[in-house]
Amino acid sequence: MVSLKDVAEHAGVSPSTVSRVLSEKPVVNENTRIRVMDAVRFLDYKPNELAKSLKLGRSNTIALMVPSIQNMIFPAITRGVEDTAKKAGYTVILCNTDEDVEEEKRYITRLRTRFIDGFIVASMLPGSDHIRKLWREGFPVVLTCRIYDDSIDAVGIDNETAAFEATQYLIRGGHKKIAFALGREEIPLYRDRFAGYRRALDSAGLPYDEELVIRETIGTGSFYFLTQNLIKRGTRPDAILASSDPKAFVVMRALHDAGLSIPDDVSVMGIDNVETSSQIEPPLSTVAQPLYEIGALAASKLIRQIQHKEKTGKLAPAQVDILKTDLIIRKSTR
Amino acid sequence: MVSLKDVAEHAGVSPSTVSRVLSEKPVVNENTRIRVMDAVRFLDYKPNELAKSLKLGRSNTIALMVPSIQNMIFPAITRGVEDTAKKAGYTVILCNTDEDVEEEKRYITRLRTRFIDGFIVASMLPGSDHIRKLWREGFPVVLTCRIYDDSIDAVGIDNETAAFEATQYLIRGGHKKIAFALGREEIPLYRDRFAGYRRALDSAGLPYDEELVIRETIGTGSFYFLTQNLIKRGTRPDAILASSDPKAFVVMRALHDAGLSIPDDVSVMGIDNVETSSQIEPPLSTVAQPLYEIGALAASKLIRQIQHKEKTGKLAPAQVDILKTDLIIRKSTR
DNA sequence: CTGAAAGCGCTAACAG
DNA sequence: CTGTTAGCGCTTTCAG
Repeated sequence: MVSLKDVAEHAGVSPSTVSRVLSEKPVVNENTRIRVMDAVRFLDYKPNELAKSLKLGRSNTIALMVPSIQNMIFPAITRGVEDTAKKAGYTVILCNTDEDVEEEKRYITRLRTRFIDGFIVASMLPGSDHIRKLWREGFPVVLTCRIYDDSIDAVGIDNETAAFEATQYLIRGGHKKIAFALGREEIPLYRDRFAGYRRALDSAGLPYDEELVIRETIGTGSFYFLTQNLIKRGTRPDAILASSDPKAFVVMRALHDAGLSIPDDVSVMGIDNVETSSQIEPPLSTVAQPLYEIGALAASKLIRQIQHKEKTGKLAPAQVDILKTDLIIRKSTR
Repeated sequence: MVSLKDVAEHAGVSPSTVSRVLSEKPVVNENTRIRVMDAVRFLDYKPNELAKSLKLGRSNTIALMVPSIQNMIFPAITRGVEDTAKKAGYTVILCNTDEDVEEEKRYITRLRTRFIDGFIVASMLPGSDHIRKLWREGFPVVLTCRIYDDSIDAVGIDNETAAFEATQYLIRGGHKKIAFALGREEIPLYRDRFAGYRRALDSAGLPYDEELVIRETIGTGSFYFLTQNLIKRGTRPDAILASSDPKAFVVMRALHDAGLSIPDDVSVMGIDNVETSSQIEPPLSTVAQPLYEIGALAASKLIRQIQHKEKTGKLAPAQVDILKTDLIIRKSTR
C-alpha cells in the first residue's frame, strides 16, 4: 500500500504538506500543490480512510437497521437510503434485527466501536430506551416506521389517516361490512391503522363489529385460516382491509381458495404498496407509502444531522417528517 | 471514550498487558488477568475496532455488491449473507451497483481504503477484468449469480439445467408449443437458461421455433407488449417459460389482460422462486434457486477464504459450488 | 507557506 | 510473565 509518506518523499515535501493539499486546505503554494498532485497520480495514491477515521473520530459510515430485508417494504427503503448515502460519500452497513431489541443493542454497541456516524432505525416495535439514550448522548439517529414522539428525528407516514382513507374509499364504494385484518397489536403501526379503520366506520355511521376483525395472535394460526373462518362463520364481509399489503396477499389467497371471487364477492384492500401489489391478480388497491423517499429522506436527514453535529458539537432539534400517502385504486376493489 | 490505556491505569498494569488479556493470549498470570478484567468491567471498556483494524490491516467487514436490492432475488440472498457474516463476527456493507461496472470499480477502490476483508459480488454481467484482478492480487472474492470459469470462488446454480428441467416438465405435461421469454442476452444467466430450453426441445424432438421466443430488447418495449404481440400473431403458444420469475409475472399479466386463462389456455412457468411467486394468482410453477443458502454459502466461503489468507498469506485454490435447484409445481401449469 | 512532532487506540516484537 | 518501544496512516497544532 502506498501511503501519504511515500507521496511526500516522491514529491520532496513533508507528509503534512501532502495532507494539506489532499484536504484542500487553502494555504498551500500552487507549485508544491501541483508537485504533490503529480506524485499522487503517479503513485496512484488512495488515502487510507481507516486511519483518517481513527484520527478524526468519524467513519463516513452509517448503519441501517431493519427487522428483515426480506420484509417487502424494506428493499425500496434500503435503496433510498443507499442511494442518498452514496451520493454524500457515506457507506451503509445493513443490519437485520428480527425485531429483537437485544440484537439491536448488540449491533449498536458493536458499531459504535467503529466510529459509526449515525443510525437509521427502521424497526416497528414500540420505542425501547436504548434508542432514546443514543439520542440523548448526542448520537445522530433517525427513526423510520416507528415514531415515538417528536423528541427524536423521524420520518414516516400517518398510519391512522392511511387506514382511514382506505376504509373511507371502501365505504364510498358501497361496502357495508368491512372486515379488518389486524397485525400484531403490540406494533403501534398496526394499532394506528386499526384506529383509522374504526374512525372511518364511525364517521360514516357504520357500526363497528368485533366479529369482523381478524386478529393475528401467535398460536391462533395464520391469516389464511382466520380469513376462511371468518367466511365460514356466515357473517361474510363485503370487503376486507388488510393492515399491510403482505397480509392482503394472504387474505386474497384464502378468499380465492374458498372459491370467492375478488372483487365481485369481496373487495380486498391493503396498505403499503409494495412492488408485488401491482403484480398479483387482481392487482391490489392500496394506500401507497412513498418507500424509496422515506429511505432517501431518512438518510439525508441523518447526514445533515451528522454534519450539524460536526460543526456545532451537538444535535439540531428533533424534527419528524410525515410524508403523504397515496390512494391507489387497482382491481381488487369494486 | 474509555481506552485501553485507561484500563491499564485503573488496573495498575501496562497497556500491553491489557491487550494480552483481551486477545486471550495464554501467557498472562491469572491474578493480573482478573485485575484487568475487573477494570474492564468497571469502566465498561469496549475496544476500538477501528484502531485494531488499522493496526492489524483487517476490518472484519465484507461488502456485498448486488445490482439492486430491489431485484426480488436479492433480499433472500442478502439475508443469508448477513446472518452468516454476523455469526462469524463480520459486518456487511451493502452496495447497489445497478450493473454498472464503473460503479462497481468505484466501490471496490473506495472500500479497499477501509481495509475491507473481502467481497461478495452478485452482479450478473459477464466478467469484467477488475474482479479477476482483485482475485489475482490475492483478495478474497466470491462470485454469485455470475460464474466466469473455475478460477474464482463462486456459488450458484446450473442455469442451463434449471431451464432444461422446467421445459422438460412442460413437455411431459403435453405442451407442444412452448414459448420462451428471454431476458437481455448479454447476461450469461439468461443465455444459459435459453440454452437449457433449446436443449430440452431438442431432446424431446420438438422443433425450435424462433417465432416463439420473446426477446427483451431495449427499445422494443416490455414483455407485456411482446407477450400480447405473440398471441395476436396467431401462433398462440400452449405454454410460456419465462427466464425469471419477475418476467413470468409480467407475462401472466399480459395473458390475463388479453383474456386468456392460466393455465387453461396457456401454462406459465418461471425460474427462481422468489417470495412473490407463491403469492400470486395462480401460484407460479417454477424452478427454485436456494437463494438464502446461496447467500449463506457465499458468506461462509468468503470468510473461510479470509481466514485462510490470514493464516497462510495467500488464497486457497478457487472452488465453485453449484447448488441444486428444485422443481416446484404450483398452479400456473397444467 | 511548510516541516517537525505528537497522538488517535491499538498490537507486537523485544527486552527483561 | 510483564513493561517499553515502535508504529499502523493519517491530521493538526506549533514553530519557523
